[in-house]
Amino acid sequence: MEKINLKRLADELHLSTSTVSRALQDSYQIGADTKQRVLALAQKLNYVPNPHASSLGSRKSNTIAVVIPEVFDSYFAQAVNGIETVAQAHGYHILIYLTHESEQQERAILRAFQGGRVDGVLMSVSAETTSTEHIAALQAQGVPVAFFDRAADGIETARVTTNDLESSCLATRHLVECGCSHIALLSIARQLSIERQRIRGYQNALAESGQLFREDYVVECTHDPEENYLAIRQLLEAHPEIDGLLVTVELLTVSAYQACHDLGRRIPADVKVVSFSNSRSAAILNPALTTIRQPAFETGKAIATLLLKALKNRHKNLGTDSVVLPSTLIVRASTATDIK
Amino acid sequence: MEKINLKRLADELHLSTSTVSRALQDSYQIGADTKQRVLALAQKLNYVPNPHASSLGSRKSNTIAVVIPEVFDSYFAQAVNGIETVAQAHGYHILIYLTHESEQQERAILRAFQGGRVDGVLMSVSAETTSTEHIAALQAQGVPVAFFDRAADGIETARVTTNDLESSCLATRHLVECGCSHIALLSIARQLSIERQRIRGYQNALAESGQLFREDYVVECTHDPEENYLAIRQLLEAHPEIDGLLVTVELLTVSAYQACHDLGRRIPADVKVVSFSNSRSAAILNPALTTIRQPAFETGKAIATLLLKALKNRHKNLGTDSVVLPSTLIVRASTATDIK
DNA sequence: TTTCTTTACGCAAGCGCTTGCGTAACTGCC
DNA sequence: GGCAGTTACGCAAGCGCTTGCGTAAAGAAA
Repeated sequence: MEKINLKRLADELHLSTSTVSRALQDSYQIGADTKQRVLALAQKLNYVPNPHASSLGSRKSNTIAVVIPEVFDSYFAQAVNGIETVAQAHGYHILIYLTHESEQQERAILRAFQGGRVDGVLMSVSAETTSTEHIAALQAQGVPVAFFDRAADGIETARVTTNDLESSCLATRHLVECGCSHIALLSIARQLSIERQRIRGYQNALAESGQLFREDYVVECTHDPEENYLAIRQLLEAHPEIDGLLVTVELLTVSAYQACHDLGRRIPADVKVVSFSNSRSAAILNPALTTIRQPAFETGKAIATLLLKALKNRHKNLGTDSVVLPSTLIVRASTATDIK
Repeated sequence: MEKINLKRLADELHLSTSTVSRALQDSYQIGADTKQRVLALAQKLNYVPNPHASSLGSRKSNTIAVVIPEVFDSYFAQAVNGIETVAQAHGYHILIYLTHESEQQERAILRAFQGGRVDGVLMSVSAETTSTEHIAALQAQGVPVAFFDRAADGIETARVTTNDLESSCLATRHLVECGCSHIALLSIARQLSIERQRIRGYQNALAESGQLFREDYVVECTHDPEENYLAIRQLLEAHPEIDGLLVTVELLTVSAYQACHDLGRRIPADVKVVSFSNSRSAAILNPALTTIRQPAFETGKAIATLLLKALKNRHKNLGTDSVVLPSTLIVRASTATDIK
């Protein structure tokens, strides 16, 4: 079974390759009946074009890169799902890269895109990332980069995020309303813009209710569950007065629950917990977890749509729109006040 | 900033493009000092090769495709993580595709690979998939396809799976030992080889303990949580005698828990539950869930290693090795017998 | 009939890199 | 000093597709 290519089709039909190529692209320059013949033969011979050749010729890869920190988190899983949905609908392919929260890896990954591998990049910056020149460099090469969820501050481009500040504020207020007077916050990577927003929301709500913000109530975690468990445990041991926990990252939920459990701090009787989380199992946790659910799937769809729209109109720069999709607070047992 | 390419480098160094190309590939045909000069200039000019051109010329894309049903499931998320780890280490890129359990989409996706987009494919077949000619067709084109987790029966190729039969048997036996005498099984897509294995393991364990297999104790679920909830609820309502549940798919856990809860069937007092699951939150569910944890990350690493090794030795066909990694039963409160 | 469009297609030059082969220059050998 | 054997590099033909431009044929306008 020899590989069949454009030339083969052209020969068989006594046409030139350019005509066949245009016919397959449904070009206006080709007659309707010719198109039919080409299509028919292509189908019959099961012709599949070589994407590298087309990419090289057209300098368009029909491929986008998705660069994310991790894929464990159900947020990113759902976001990727959203991205894939629109990409597939538009005939785009998705290259996926994990930075594992490492700035160095992020740089290496983005650098490779300068060769033209992808038409555009969708990313959520790593927790470590502090500088942004690698992103700017890519933009300078004409490769559009858009952010979702975790955006880099210095970069002007489209982004879709959620209302982190308000959500966090809302969540904290909820804890206050549930009677918490000593609320701690569990974070990762405080330099992350979204984390800063969440912390600010937390601060605002505290201020609002006359509680004061304590730096030692903010714990910066890592990505190692063991370490996090210990850090949270230390926090709770050092501060027996803590009666509320705002968990800004889904990843930390398990560690937080376990630390509370192991220390005999009952949820919600002793400590009430709210967590940013997109996990479906929040509802069946022990106790069911009050969450801030982010529109992960929609975020993925939105950012992909933005990028692909920009890619359609050759260099209609994807602008600098900042879409904000709302998160929702879902109250469950972990913040219940009618303690049984 | 004009694009810099091989020719540019060559001109600048007064070399031919072939020499520069070979120098960058660290070919034995090029002198050490020349290599140095080339490397130095490449670095200085921030040269990034055009991957489409190399792929076209060398008919190697350094890219593999990962085709999976979903990404919601933490199993697949972790498996992708494993794949990515070894791919990145070998300089390979990963294209990701979701079939959403649709055979038709799976066919369309695989078909596109016939053009040479990828050097190899790692897949877990969709739940719908019954025929396999689309996979065979790809193999016929010389594109290696390897399976992980969900393999297609008719295809001869490398695969890495887990010991589904034994695990399932073990889990069922565990339920029996915990006193269950009416154990139901929740499945999806019974034609899936792994599901068949799991059902057989269940049957074996039942037979072993003298319990009889009842077809009406096997519920085939879908991917819609609502539907599944209802189906499970119906099962439990129709069969109040059911005192054990073997959940073969992580996705169904939440629905199962909710159905039990809403019907007032206490876990583990009334119904004991074991689930195939890789979710970290299993430990903090209400009650903590006894799980069969699959080596997802390792599976991803293993299958990727197998494929990449085959890709190195140009057409040293990746053989038909069938690696089986063991799953482990983790007993937790959902099968506890000392009911409080 | 002549001229101007329009329509439908072919020519050929790439796109940027790879690679088989050819060949100078240099080495070591008898 | 002649010869085979390296070593280091260049030539040029692709890889398979895209696309700007040119043009014959056919129809419309004058």
